[in-house]
Amino acid sequence: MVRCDHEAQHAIAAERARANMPKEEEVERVAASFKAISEPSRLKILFALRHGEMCVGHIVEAVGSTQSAVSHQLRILKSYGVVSARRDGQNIAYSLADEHVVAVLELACAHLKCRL
Amino acid sequence: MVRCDHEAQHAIAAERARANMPKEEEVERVAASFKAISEPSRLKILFALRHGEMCVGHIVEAVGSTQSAVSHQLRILKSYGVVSARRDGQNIAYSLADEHVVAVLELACAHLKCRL
DNA sequence: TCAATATATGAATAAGTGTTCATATGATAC
DNA sequence: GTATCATATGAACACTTATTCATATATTGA
Repeated sequence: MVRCDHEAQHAIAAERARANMPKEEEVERVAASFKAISEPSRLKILFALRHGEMCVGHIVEAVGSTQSAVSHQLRILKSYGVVSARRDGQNIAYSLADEHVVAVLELACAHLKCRL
Repeated sequence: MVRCDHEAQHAIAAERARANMPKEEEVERVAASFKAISEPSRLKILFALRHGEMCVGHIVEAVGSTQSAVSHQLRILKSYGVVSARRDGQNIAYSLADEHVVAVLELACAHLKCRL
């Protein structure tokens, strides 16, 4: 039992919040999606892919990291469904999985008042 | 110099990506914002606050964690500007900082096809 | 088949971070 | 001022994770 000066209003909100809290499993799924794009190294890759499909070598050039590091991060991004890959001869071309990813990025930048 | 079967298209994208890559500092700022909401414990707090302002005790009830853990996470959320706090007598009432936060959450859930 | 190129991956190390426990701060009521 | 309640915070520990290095896999061309 919690007592606070706004017990009346807060208690209602708290009760509703508890009743509508998504399952642990679902919370973790959403959190994982954000985690996928919460690392500077991964975010740079996503920023790069906004300009179009690219193979790994070009991504490495665009973000200025190493081949190994980029490859590791691409695997993570792919496993979270944020990017998709297709083989193209000797190369593998990566692109953003869908428009939701772009929308989230742009919304975040709007919030932070930084231009993309 | 990278060679790939779509050199023509990819090289243009890569060049544009490199030219438009936000500063390291800016990338880190965006990444930090996502990191703020990429932890299940913090995400639950945000889900709870969607139902209205609440003081810490009520948040603890809503998310089912400990007072200390919630307080630590609230500090992080606040430092990233995701929630705002106001003292209210003996309590401190927290609420979502702005509508961008809500929008990002809803967009992510749309992407994941989970209802909020 | 062999060499060369592109990409992936396993292991190891280093850095970051969430929770817990104990304690401190700050506000209210007496 | 003192006791009590709400919240914050520091330290320690466990856990996760990003990068590096070395190496493996897979595709292409000769």
